[in-house]
Amino acid sequence: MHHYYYYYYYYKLLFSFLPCNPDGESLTTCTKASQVSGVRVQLEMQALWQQFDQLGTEMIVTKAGRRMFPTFQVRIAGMDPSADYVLLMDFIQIDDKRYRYAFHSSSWLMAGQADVAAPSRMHFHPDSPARGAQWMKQTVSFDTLKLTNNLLDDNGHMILNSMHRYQPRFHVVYADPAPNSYLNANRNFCSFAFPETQFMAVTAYQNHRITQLKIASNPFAKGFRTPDPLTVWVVWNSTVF
Amino acid sequence: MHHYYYYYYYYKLLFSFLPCNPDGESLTTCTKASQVSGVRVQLEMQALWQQFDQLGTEMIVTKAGRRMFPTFQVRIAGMDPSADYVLLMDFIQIDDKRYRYAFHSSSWLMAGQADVAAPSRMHFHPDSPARGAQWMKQTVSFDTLKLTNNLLDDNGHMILNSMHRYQPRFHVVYADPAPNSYLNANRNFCSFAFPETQFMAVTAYQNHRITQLKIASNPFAKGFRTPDPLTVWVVWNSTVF
DNA sequence: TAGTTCGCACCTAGGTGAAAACGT
DNA sequence: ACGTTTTCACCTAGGTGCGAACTA
Repeated sequence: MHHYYYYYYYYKLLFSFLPCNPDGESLTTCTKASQVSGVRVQLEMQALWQQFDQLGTEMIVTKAGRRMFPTFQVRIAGMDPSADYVLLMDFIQIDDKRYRYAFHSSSWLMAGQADVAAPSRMHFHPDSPARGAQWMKQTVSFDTLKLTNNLLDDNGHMILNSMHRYQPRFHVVYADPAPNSYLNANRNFCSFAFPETQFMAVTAYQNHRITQLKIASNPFAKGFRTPDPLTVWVVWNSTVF
Repeated sequence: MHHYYYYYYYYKLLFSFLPCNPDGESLTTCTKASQVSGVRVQLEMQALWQQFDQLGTEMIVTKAGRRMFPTFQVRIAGMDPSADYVLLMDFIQIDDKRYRYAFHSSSWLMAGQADVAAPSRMHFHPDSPARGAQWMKQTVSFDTLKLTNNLLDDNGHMILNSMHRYQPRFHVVYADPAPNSYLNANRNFCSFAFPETQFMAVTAYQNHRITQLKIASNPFAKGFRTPDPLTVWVVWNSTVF
């Protein structure tokens, strides 16, 4: 429990007004504090994200909570090295639709209006708050973030509706030490959304090509990889002799 | 990097003046701030610590860093639930002696004066700073703390001299939000030392009974346990038929 | 039927002491 | 001799998709 949690609901409200801007740039253009106005954010593993995005990324949600893969990771530049920042993520539903997967056409179809929205939460990066110098030193990874479909979750996981589409967002909040700093709250943050990180929440993979790409690229799924032809050839010949 | 790290060397100096008090009570009696004056700390797994202590606890130190076992864990009461605290540990050499183990008599013997003292460090609990309510909610565990004999360690591990005796200490620091709070530094903390957690730093276990107790009680050493007679009997009979 | 849950085999990642190799 | 370092088999702990069972 840190002081900045006081601002939880304040920032949550602020963020809710942001447009779902798909250009990966700062979502707002109003005057910003110098500590955040120059912040630049670059998505890591962008090529992998794009591979998934081309197939239509799916993310598993479970009752106990499931990690995202690919993991949301960013490189940050342009912070004030000596200022304190809080880094966090949230997820916004991209549209008010529910989807279903048509296996015969291997595509997603709209299937009516969205269910009641899941309780919206924010996920603070566990190193928050930390100085700009610390954040910029190396890649910032949200690998501990988990997705759940349990509306009553009390593990602090992100609650999403299965069969709905989401856009992850990333927020950089300057921890202003000034008294009554909440008055500057709308000047003290900047937000980023990378369109290639959009995904469909599912309880089981629908698109087989997504499953195969997960198996091929996630180290924890190595057990499901079929050995490549060269490996098969080597093993075959070495067991024969 | 948090603000309270500014006080690192200030508190390090303060702590260096504390006596090595073996009664597990607060080490100082001078007037304390209300946020720390009522703090009570109870050692977890005390029975296990005492078992080890009776044999003469040994802790492995390695170049890469080794965890302690038993882990230093405490339950805390009497904090101000809404005040912020920083929790940390350090290790003080119990005497200025170097030791060696006499296998024939299964006992430790003094073997001259202590080597040059290893660089003294403090280990902040990674959840610091946090509110009293958060710390008191559940056991506070220092399971990520590691011991090393590498004088040039740059992983933030605790540096100890092998074949020297140490007393772990636990410090509760009130994160005073007042300006110039360092002026109150000596009033804003309290310290605890549990004599049953004293140990000898070693690079390899000397006392075989310590080794056996580690194997019997540390889950990660289960691979070295000899199956107990009942299990042997059951397995024997179930494989025969 | 369409979607969710659960147990499972198979991984990654890393914490153990044993024992051999290495210093001094 | 005595103490340290390194490698290793064997664990714990927990992240994977699979497939059967379950639910409405």
